[in-house]
Amino acid sequence: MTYPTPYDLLERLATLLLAEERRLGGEWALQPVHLRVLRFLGRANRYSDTPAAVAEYLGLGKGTASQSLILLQEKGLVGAHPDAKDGRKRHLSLTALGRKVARRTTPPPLFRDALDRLGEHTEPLGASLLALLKALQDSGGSRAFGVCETCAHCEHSEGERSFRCGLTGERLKLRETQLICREHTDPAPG
Amino acid sequence: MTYPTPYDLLERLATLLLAEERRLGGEWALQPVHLRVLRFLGRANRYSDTPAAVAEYLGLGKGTASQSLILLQEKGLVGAHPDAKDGRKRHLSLTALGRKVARRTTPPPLFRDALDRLGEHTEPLGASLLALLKALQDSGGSRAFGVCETCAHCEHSEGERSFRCGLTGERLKLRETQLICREHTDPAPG
DNA sequence: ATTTGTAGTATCGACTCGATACTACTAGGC
DNA sequence: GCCTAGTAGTATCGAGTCGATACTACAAAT
Repeated sequence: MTYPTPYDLLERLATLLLAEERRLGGEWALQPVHLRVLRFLGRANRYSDTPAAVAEYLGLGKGTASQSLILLQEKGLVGAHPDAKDGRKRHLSLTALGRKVARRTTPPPLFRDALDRLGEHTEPLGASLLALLKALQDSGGSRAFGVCETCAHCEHSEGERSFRCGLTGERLKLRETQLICREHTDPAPG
Repeated sequence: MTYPTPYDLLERLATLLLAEERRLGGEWALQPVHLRVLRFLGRANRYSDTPAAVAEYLGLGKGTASQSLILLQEKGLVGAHPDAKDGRKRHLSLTALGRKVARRTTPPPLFRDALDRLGEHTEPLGASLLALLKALQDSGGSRAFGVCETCAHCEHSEGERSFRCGLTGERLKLRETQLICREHTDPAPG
């Protein structure tokens, strides 16, 4: 076995990312988890922009997620409005300020620089990380939270300009198919 | 640009790792940061087994690190003894219980499984992560916290069985050269 | 000897987080 | 329709992180 192992490296990078998020978030008095919430909400589709989806994405209890979301709403970074059909649900969205903060904090400059300077390592890095993420999902862990476009339920209708989700039966705009969905299902291989 | 980007993947993996650490640590009423402290102390050499080094490694203030270390000592996972020469310093070590917890929690089973199942992706994953880590260090961020063995200051003495640190002038046992050092410096290329 | 710097602890306030309990609403029988 | 589960979300409490600040103890340099 070579030192350091891939797990060593992953853990170290996760620690450095967390430290960087803490440092960066401090400028707006935000915690690392707040930045991850903002980043998620900026890319979540209409089935995934709810407190429950935030909790699931971050691996937190719904109570914890609710509390952080209330704080983000009080700070004017996140807005909420009720669902038209289901009175229990609330849809969350980034305010203009929330989008600004999200844009300025992710990727953290340190990571952006390093990734830019990676050159020919960039492509294998993406490929190996994707393979690892898929392996983690296969290991029975979490949902995929993939982009709608790549989902088994995503149907590209005849008209070329229209998409449809086979799970909900609803129509989707092109832009929506590039957002994260909590119901994402990997297509069967082949 | 392909979706997801390497940064997206890295952030997602960091989130999943944190969630897994939280789940796993909960069995011993430990926080994610506690597991990372234990893991670090189990691999830190004599120059790096102090509260200050823990703080630096995790990107925390020394006060914060001190507090978590006190808790770990109260739980009997970490022991401490004063430095022989410098009355200010305290050296930390894992107790038998601490080693047991560290061994059972890292890598988290989910990640261990996924990494095992990675097959031919394992080698490029390690290589790309290492390249990214080095790029981050070059970007002016953190110390390397590399293994002593690979440090520019590490001198392999004539006797074949003896090592010496060029920075402190002290002798090191073979086993010690495989531990993490906060003073680690990458050798000049070439 | 005095100053300056380093190692570590103590304390406070804001916040996370899990656990629990609660309200409000939906959906599935019947 | 009506009751029963089940789901979405909030409220509250206690343990703990975390930064900031202030403090003690010791070391090193002048």
